[in-house]
Amino acid sequence: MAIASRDCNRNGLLDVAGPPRKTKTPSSARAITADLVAVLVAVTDGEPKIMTIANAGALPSGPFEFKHRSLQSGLRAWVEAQTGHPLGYVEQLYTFADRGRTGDAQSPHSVSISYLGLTREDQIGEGAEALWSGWYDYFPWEDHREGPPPLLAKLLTPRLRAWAKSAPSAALQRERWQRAAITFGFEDREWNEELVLQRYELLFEAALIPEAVRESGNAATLVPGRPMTADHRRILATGIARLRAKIKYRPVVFELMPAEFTLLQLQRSVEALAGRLVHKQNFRRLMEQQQLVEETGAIAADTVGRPAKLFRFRHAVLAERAVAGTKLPLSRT
Amino acid sequence: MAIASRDCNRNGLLDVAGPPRKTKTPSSARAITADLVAVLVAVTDGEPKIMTIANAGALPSGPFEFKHRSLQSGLRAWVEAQTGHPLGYVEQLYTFADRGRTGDAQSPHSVSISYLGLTREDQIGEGAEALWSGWYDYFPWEDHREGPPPLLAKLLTPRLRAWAKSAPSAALQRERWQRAAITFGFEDREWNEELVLQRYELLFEAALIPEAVRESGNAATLVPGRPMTADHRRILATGIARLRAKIKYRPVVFELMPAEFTLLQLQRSVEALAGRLVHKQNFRRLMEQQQLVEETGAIAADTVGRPAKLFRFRHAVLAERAVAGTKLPLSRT
DNA sequence: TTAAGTTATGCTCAGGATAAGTATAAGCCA
DNA sequence: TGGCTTATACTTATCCTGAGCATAACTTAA
Repeated sequence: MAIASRDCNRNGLLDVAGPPRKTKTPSSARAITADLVAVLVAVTDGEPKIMTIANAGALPSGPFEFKHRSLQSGLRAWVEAQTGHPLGYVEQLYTFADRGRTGDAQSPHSVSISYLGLTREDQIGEGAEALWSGWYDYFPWEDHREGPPPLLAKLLTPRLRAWAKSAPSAALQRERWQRAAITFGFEDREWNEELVLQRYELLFEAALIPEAVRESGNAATLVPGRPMTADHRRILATGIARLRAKIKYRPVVFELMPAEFTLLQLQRSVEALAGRLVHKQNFRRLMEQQQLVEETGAIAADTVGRPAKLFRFRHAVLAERAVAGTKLPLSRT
Repeated sequence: MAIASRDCNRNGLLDVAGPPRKTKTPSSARAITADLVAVLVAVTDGEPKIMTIANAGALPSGPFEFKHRSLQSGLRAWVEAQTGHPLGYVEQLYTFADRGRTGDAQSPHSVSISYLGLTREDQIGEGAEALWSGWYDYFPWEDHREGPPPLLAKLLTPRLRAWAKSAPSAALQRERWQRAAITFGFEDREWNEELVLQRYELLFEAALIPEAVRESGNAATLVPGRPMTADHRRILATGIARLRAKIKYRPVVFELMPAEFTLLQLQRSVEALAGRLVHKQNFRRLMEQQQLVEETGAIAADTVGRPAKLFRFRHAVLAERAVAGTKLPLSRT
């Protein structure tokens, strides 16, 4: 059946010759299992939360069912039943299928399809074991809202430097350190909040993460941050990275907000996600000139300081234009 | 979007209570099959090509194998064997698992994991049925390098208008037309080259695409553009959209270029992908000020007009900095 | 009642990025 | 040599962005 050329031919990862999508599981060896993993995000009081299970040690996940029209609609239905709130925005994250990913060598024939979903924190369904956990519990080094967190300089930097030094050759040592410096913003490089996954993977590679060492690790050399089952923390990192990138060119923050909000609340939500502060006046200017929000006419009650106007998301923008950024010097002729 | 109700809860799409990733195929009903689909892109003489099989009617695809360490490395090995060229850049595209996706109702328990890969067109392995096809054969309306293609005004616009008009209510009619206008840039809106997938899906919904009507369609009302098996054209649209977005913030074009090239060749490649022209002088300024390229010292031979300097990609940039764009009014304090 | 603290909101300003165009250089070929 | 083509340098106007100042509108504690 497999006709691909050369030596990798014997097993043919991709079967060029055969007509596609007609392979009806020729051998049962090809039957695998799939499950879904969800990164469900909410922001409450300026803190980003994710839904967790297993005593905050895992993301909600479960076996794949073909009941629904699509994965997306299935996930949506499930979350709505769980939280009682409509799942505003759903987006596929990544499909993980690397061998040995789970640490469970015997059953590698599994695929995880992960999704990112945005909701609001509210009561979670009755008997559920689920709860909302702050996402910075899992990634303490990602919160730069009050400046670089102390553990960066105190713990991460020296340990990453030690890891770099432990490389066999001088060239490799430099390479490792440069990678660390770029992803973590050492040596007065800029902190790039989008590199969540790269940072996690670097720490993993440097064996500073419990998941990387499992049984064998001596906790003393590890880095703070709550671990998760299997590769769930990596999936979470993927989700955070995606969301941090997305809020910059798509109006998705609003999925995390109540119907009415002040501009400061909106700003705090953005800052919570991005893990860093934004310039207040400029943020407000951006919102207004892009016409993303409109005044409700009401005024926030119960506040310190001057009361703020309440705004709502202008859903119309979604219909009016396709929001997207460009960076090529396109010519308009 | 249809919102499924709560009754789906009975079977728990996601199994919150159970510990994750320990589901060892409780019932064989959960065993599914997976396959890979690859969107392999090359640019030759300023034309974007994709690798196809089945007489240009399908993307390379095949059953999933767990032989390799990861999906990615498996794909890479396969492509290198096929083309004789290293696969420069690989990125996961999307996992399709919607029911009824293939039109084959009997075996819906299949998942397709798709990848985007960038190479260069060269000899394809001997016995292979694979060949490179221009991607605008499949999406003629996407090529705006010589202005909006005539078929847009001549065919697409009237048929989409008819489709809009055929909606039951006036509100729906307006909504449909507005969607069409945004995605296709009607009524002096800007053409947004990134909306490849949205445009395809709109045409699909309007039943202007052969894949949407299958057996039942009368070709007269369809729209030009070569169809593909199953949902391969949708996957291709996903790939094109992703690539068009990516070239704007990541230096991936270089994966499609030979080792040495002139700035005009580079520009032509970008234009081929984006489907529109860029401003020559500004493009060149961008390349230089970002230090993405460096002169080789050599000069292009065999040219009309003044000979151009040859450049090469400065691979060092990848190590020096993490290229990424930001659009939030971040405060630097 | 007043001063101090807090948040909201309007406005300015400088520097940089962007889009576009002008001008000149350097090759080819008839 | 003149005309065609492409390469490359420079200029200009405009817009965007980051940053800061100033003032308004409240609350709270002295």
